[in-house]
Amino acid sequence: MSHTLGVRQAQKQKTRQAFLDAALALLEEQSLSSLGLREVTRAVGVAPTAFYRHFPSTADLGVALVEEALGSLHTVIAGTVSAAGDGDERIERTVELIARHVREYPAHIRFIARERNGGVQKVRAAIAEQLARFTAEVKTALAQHPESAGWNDDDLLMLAGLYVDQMLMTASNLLDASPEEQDQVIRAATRRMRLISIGRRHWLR
Amino acid sequence: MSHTLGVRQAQKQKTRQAFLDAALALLEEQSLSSLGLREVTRAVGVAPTAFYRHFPSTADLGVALVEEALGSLHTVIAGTVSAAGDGDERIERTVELIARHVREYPAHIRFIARERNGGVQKVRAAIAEQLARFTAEVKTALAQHPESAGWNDDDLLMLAGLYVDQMLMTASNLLDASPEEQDQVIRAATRRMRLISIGRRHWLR
DNA sequence: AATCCCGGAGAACAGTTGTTAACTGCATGG
DNA sequence: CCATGCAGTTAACAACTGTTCTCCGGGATT
Repeated sequence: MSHTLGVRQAQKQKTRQAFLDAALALLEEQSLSSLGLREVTRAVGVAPTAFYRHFPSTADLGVALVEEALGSLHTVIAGTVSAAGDGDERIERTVELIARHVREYPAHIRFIARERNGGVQKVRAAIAEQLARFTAEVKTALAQHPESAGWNDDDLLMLAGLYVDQMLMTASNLLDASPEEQDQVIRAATRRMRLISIGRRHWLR
Repeated sequence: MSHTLGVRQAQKQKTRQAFLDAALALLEEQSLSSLGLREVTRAVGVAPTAFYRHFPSTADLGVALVEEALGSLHTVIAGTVSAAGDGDERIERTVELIARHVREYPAHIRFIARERNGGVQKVRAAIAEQLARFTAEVKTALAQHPESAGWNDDDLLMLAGLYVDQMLMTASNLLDASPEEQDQVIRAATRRMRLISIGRRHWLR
């Protein structure tokens, strides 16, 4: 099934990845709408025109980055949310998972948080779509919990969205926090989710 | 107390305001980090060098925009949160206030949401500071409520932050929503805040 | 072995950018 | 009423931008 793709295509994918990496690094201190094509090619060490062999524009580079940053994450979080354990345990595990992910891929998080409301429409749309899929998956995971008995679809979706937004904000806050502040951020995020979880238990009248 | 300031300074403030307005308009479809000095002066209809008479750089223009967008808002929301009425009523009034503000100053909201995680450090810091002050004010307003009896400061601050973030996200969602989607956004936001409010009531063990 | 395909290089294009210096006109304060 | 201060102008600078066209070399295909 998986062809060992030729030297040619392998090299192409390699430089393509180099573009993605270089762009991600440059985007740590600026937004996508100010990222120049030449700037990226310079960082990769390649001629400006080579860029067009891979992306029509920097906006499409951005869309590719969205895939890279969020595409692989789906199963991970959904799995955590649906894992066994009581509420508090699940919350702590989720927050810890977020913290680890931030430590491992800080540039990805920064990029998503920044461009979610950024100036490039195409990228905003791509992020919104991924987060919507994300929310839907969290919703079906939440639906498995016994606490969700009697909940209608709309309310479940609302809760899932609340959780997803909370996760993203926590991740973003961790990025901006100094090492000694991080514990405080984690504790605050945990308390937030705990409060939401309490609200969830008493939602049905 | 209020001097009728001379023709000179009046004209200066007038063009300064023109800079702010033009920049805000341009920032609807791009981020501050890509906003050019010449771009702004062109929009105002003034020579590029005139810019320096008012701001050292576009980043400082951004900081001034933060003041304009968030500076006046303090008393408004705090007043709403501390207003009388039961929980649900207060929530609906708050959401409605947000919706009206978005309708009235959409560009301001867009700017804040975009640059909160944007690529310009100075502006991010300015927004963070304003939102922190904001959160503190909401906290003292929440402290007045009878439901807050027995709450410690940390938890109150946590709740206030949750509310503030929720308000900003709601405002941002309203911006991206088409006219016919807006009611749905408002209802979803209301349910979110209701759930948080329920969690609040059952927070103390 | 001869051919095609295609990722990348090179050069050139018209515009744009931020910043400098030296100027002009006019409201202002003595 | 005159001298000063200062918002805004003009001109010029080197550096940078995205995009086009032409070319090259070597893996892929037959």
